[in-house]
Amino acid sequence: MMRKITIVDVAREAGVSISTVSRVINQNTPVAAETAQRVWEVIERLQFNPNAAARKLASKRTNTIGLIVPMIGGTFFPLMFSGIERGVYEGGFELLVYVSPCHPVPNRPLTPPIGPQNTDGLIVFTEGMSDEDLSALHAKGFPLVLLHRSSPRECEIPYVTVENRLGTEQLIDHLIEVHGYTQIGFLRGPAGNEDSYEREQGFRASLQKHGIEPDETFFGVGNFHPETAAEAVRLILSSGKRPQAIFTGDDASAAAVMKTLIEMGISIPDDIAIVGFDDDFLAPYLPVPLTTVHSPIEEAGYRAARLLIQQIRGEKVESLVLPTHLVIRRSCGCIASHST
Amino acid sequence: MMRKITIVDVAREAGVSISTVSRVINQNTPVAAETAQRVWEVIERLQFNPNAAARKLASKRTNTIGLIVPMIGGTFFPLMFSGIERGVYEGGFELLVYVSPCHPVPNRPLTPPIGPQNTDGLIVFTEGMSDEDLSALHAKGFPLVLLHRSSPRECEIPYVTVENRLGTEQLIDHLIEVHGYTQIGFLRGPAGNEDSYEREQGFRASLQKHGIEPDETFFGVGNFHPETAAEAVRLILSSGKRPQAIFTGDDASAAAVMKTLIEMGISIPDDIAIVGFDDDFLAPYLPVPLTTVHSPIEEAGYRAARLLIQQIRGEKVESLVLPTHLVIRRSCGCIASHST
DNA sequence: CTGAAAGCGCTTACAG
DNA sequence: CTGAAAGCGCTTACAG
Repeated sequence: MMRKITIVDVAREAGVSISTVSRVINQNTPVAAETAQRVWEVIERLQFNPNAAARKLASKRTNTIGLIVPMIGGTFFPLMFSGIERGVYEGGFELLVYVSPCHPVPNRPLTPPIGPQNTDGLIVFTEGMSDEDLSALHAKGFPLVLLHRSSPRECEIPYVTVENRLGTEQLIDHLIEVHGYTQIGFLRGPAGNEDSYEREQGFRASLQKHGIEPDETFFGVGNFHPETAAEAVRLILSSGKRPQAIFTGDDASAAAVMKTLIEMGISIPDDIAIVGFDDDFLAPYLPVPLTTVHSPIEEAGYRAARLLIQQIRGEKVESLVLPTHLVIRRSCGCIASHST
Repeated sequence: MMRKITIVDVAREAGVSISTVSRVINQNTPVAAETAQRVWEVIERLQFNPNAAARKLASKRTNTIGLIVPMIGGTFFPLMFSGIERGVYEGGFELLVYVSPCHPVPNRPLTPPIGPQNTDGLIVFTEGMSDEDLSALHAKGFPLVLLHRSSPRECEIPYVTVENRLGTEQLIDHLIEVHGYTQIGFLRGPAGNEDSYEREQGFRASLQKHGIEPDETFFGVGNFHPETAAEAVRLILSSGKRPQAIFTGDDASAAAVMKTLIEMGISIPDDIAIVGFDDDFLAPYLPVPLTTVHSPIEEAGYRAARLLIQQIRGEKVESLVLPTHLVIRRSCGCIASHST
């Protein structure tokens, strides 16, 4: 690696002080047009890249946003990620990502790899960080935005979520009002998962609105995990009672549930209708195209980044609940003319 | 934000010099056990977090690895990502991610957001960076690892790829030898995509080995993009000739192709067999469980991170081509007893 | 509009 | 084993 070009080299070549070079780069102080011109030329010619660490140290801003996500699979990760990236780079920031392990990892340093020491603020996705850690950071005045999770009770951290409750309610309304189903199964997500809790609220609201008593036999635990969801459905069916429709929790689980039912010789949607949540890109391609709720994943990521940057800039921000909408395909029993 | 605790605070409280505190943290110079003990206690009590920028500036190492990926969807992103993360944090590094835009973005600074100015080395995924940029960085002695892409001709950059050629050859061998197919379709990926090129080589090798002349009518362009793949298959069928089997390029495309064929009333695998590549988590859940080639996505990411860290440490490294293997389910015509 | 100088918070020879 | 001091490459009041 050849010797790095520094601001001193640029200053010397351009015949100005390093202060001036700095001002040209940062464009935060007026500089004579011709001086600036000359400096830019030298920068180009020398291929000068300001040292990021030095800038951060001197300016006391890291210009970096941290993202904490728990180790998840799932197909919506890339979408969420690209939304966040879009917001981060649009604002001129860098992005530091930390995937928090599900299980404790040996030799991991006490300090989490991202925090105030190397970022100006953090986007925390779902269960990526504990309530206590969040509250502690927030108490220090460190900018934070929660994604797909609302604020811990003790404090008020801005968040971006989607309309889980209403979306699910509309979905179940459709099953009841259009198809006349009254026996509807519901698979919960992981314990404590907020998306799942809200979806269940929407589910129950719809039933109640239509005077339908929820049947506890038809509740299962899918954990937003395909295999687990399939197992939960097998368990429900082993009760001897058969629901007319099942809300699987999310789309990936719907895929596994469909497979299991089909293997059991149960026809979808004739014997049992299946619905999901997310409108994953694979939803149209399942054995029976999936009726589901569209969730604005990319948009949510983008908005989270913007909200965080506004906070870093000292602006006041409001939490956001983004709208969702029903996407009708065939797995609910509708005959959609085309199904994308 | 309250005043940050610095190394000076720790030194004062512990009654030592900042040099000693630094040594305790970095554990790179012997320190008396009791001194170290005392310093650690103060660090804990004060919740001291060393400023990352200052460390980087003083040590001239960023302790950060950069990852460049083009804007992609696809389900294997999370897997690849978690493998990379695993390698990066295991080595005690941070990870800076940059998603390079498909289309030019306005207001983007000339300097790419990650490079020698803020990382010790880069993992470059497929088309994330141009050959010229790669060569230029490599010429400067900057550590680089390519992921799912081999080195530009001009230089020798270490890479991690998977056995696309052999994997595809075994897959096609299976179609020919077990099922007796001779009319086999092939969907190409994006122009210039190396994975696709190698898969085509494997495809042609298998045909040749069995004395089968490839039929150009049966080649199409799927671009590893579900809709495009489905369209390509429609085009092939509109020729009037019908292949006995189709290799769709990847699993996501297989999903879309299946959907299209089923809508056309074509039965899988009886009328046309469908096979893919990747062994995506959704492969077992398609309308007909997919026969495909398993690609070690997570492992490849992990290995890329390790290879890069070895380079940064000045060790000699070898490129890696990871093995793939055939996964037989039902879409090829086999009756698998169980299909996960 | 521009420069000289202090300072950001660490690491690391150097000396002891 | 430990400390005093230089220095990493920038930014930013301060002065002119």
